[in-house]
Amino acid sequence: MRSAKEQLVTIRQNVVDLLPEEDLIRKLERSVSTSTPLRVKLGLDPSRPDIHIGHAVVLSKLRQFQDLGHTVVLIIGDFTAMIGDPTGKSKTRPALTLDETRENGKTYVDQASRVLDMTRTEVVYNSQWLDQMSFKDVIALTSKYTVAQILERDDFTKRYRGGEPISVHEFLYPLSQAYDSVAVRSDIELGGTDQKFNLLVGREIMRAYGHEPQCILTMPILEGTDGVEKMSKSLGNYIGLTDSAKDMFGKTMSIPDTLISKYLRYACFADEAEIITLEKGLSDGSVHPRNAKVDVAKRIAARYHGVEAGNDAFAEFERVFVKKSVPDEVPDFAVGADDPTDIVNLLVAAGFSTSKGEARRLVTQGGVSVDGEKITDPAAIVDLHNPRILRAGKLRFIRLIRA
RNA sequence: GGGCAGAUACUCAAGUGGCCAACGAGGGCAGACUGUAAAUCUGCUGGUGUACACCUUCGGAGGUUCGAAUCCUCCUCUGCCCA
Repeated sequence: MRSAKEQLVTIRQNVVDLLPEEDLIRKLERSVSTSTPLRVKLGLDPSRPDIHIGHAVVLSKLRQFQDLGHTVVLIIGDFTAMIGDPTGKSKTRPALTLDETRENGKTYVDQASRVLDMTRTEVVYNSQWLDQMSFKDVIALTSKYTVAQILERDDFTKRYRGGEPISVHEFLYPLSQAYDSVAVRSDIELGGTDQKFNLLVGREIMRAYGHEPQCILTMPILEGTDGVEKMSKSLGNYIGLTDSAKDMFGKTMSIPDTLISKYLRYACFADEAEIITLEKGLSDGSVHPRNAKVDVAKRIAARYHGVEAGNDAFAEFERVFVKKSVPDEVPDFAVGADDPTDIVNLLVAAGFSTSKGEARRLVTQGGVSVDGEKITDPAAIVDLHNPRILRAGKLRFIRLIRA
């Protein structure tokens, strides 16, 4: 095992907050001298079924801890997800059932395993202890924290001032998350910067329960492919861990230039020297932003699908968007023998439009082509004696065949 | 418990009896320009019909009216003030 000082160098990489650092050094030294791995906690709320490379920023940091010999405690917040973390939200989240959150939780573990070393990972569900608590236990927990302390949290204050509703149960979220730390006896808890408050509550509560308080470590929140909002499934600006290499590549290519070095740093965990070289190249014009982006896109695809898949994704991208030809693989779509073959109905049937009006608009505005030939007449009939490639917009392709 | 204000399409937000499928902004989609970038410009953005048209929609349920998102009644939800 490497010395505490050496470990700290790795641990600090790409980190925003590491508090309190002296405590962590102490924990690391103890860990080295007793050969006991630290327990590194991450809680994931399975409120949505997919995780993306924004989550992977934190997961990658966990992986570094594992590579240093420590143990990751992955808490699937099947219970807390029912409350819904109010962090950063302006509205109360809709409640999910325990069944729904459990269902999502299963896929989380699978997805997290794409980054983590599962032999050094403990997976636990927080319903294991939270669902067992009596009302008496809950009151005991809530008595350890004050309303003023809770209201310190920025988004609560904002909502309160803005006259927006805050339900009492939302106050319980930080406390339940903190109690998780007690339950798993964590040495350090990780999270995005938006989790700083919740992580700190964990320290207080652990102390109140007579435990040594955890250290906290926060990672930056990665912006989504739109370059503005944080990456999230619901905003549609995410690169999913289960996305194909092709999608990862393509989505990365659509990020704004300003995000290139950020993605190299946080999505690829590249070396500092390399990042500096890239930033210098971009600012003095010796590196074309597009080439830099291609490189980052390849690396992201390769990180999850292997180098070969990354190169294939690049080749495919060149073919479709630079040479404007048809993708390698186009899904087939069978058109029934008696189904109408006018362009509008085909678009709706293929799922490219949700209504005929929308399909008509797509055609009229020149967004539709068949076998590369643009169609602008909404009444056009497509001859399906041979398979035809239907394209809508830049990205959507389908091969029409007669059933 | 009492008083006041509010609920409009994905979001914000106009509209206070017919001119409203509902101003505007954001978002989204498409096109031009490009590097599937950004910025910019253009068009579209409830459903069905090629169009005049019709159907469903303005928290919910009733009612008044030739006609309601707009008026009345009750209900649900939210915020503020007082207790």
